[in-house]
Amino acid sequence: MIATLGYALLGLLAREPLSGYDLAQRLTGRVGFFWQARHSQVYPELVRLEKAGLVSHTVVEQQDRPDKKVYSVTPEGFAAIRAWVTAPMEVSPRRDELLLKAYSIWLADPAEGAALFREHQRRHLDQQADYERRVIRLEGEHGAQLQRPGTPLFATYLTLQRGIGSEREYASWCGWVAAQLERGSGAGGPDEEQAEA
Amino acid sequence: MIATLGYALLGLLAREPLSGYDLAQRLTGRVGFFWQARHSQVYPELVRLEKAGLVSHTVVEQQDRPDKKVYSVTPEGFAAIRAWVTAPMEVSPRRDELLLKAYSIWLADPAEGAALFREHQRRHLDQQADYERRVIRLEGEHGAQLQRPGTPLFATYLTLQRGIGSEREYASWCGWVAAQLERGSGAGGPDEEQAEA
DNA sequence: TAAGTCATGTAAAAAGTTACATGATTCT
DNA sequence: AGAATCATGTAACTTTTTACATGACTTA
Repeated sequence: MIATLGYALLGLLAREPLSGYDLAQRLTGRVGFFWQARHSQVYPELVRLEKAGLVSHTVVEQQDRPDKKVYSVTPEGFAAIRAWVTAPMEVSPRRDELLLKAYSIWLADPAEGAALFREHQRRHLDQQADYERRVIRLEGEHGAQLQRPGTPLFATYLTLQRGIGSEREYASWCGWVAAQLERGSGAGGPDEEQAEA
Repeated sequence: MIATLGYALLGLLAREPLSGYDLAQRLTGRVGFFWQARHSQVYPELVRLEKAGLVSHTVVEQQDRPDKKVYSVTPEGFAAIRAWVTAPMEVSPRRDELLLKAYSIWLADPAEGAALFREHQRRHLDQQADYERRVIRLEGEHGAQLQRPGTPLFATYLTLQRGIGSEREYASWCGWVAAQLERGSGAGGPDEEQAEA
């Protein structure tokens, strides 16, 4: 049985052949928004995938830097990821420590709590802005291609839009929580305008 | 060092004394939205917390059903969770398999992809409706108390609002993705109204 | 010369899931 | 009679994180 991490690697390799090092970089950067892995997880997983015949590698010799193993997806690998992509699945569970803290925020000093949530609001706004810049760049460089479902850029575009949306929502909630803690009262959910009590 | 699961248990026990069984139920239900655990994780963690002096238990004998150990938070436990709640922390990483699938959706048949996202849109709308019902019930049963930061209900209210917001956003994105895949073209992000091409 | 990047691995520990194990009572 | 609930644990396994390990080349 092939684990989710395996499909993450196949998904990256289906776009372009990469080394384990490259894969680990992406899984701690770009696609790290929805799936992460360290190199210590990537290298053994590549061995498993290769044993299963889903990827294969060639050694690329380099003069100025260490040689590397560049992995590609085999026809069987493509079949495997295609089957996985549309297969029914359960909603992924969330593990969000800030929400866990929110659940116990009643125990803390409201001002200190507000500071924590203001800080996280800022971070999510920054992240949102970052995704927005990436979308604008993508739209500038490849315009129409982003609407074509058969291209990798279309898929990248989808995930970036989700990034923007979820960071916006998260930041908005953080701001609302902070406001509640700061004034100690107020009405309405995080999406409504907050009227002074 | 005390793990996040430990604070999850302390957060639940700070509201009311509970058995391991009760804690496991909450961590696969109510608070399962942001943190989950099975009973096999809960029981050993309670032992660790008790050894650390953060919780203590009394055996409650019952006639009609098995005896149980009811745990409560000690003064040291309250100090620990209070310190944790407002302590600076990193943004929790997400592991979302549907987003991972979205990243590789370009490999699949658009119609099959659309079906998957319609299905998940439905699930998130259902979940949103469920949270909304809970908020309405909460507002009905305890009105003004929900605005008082020192009460557990205030904290519950915060997390439910986040539940509503994030499910709404998730459902909206799923619908937008499905629409993109269904018509194979279109413009604008998930929040704009989609004009027919 | 020291720190950072490129590159690939292994080992140990922690966190989490699934399965095993038991037993009384209550509901269908 | 069989399934579900209450109740507590352990064992095995999988997944993920942190640390150990090495070495060449490049940049500050």
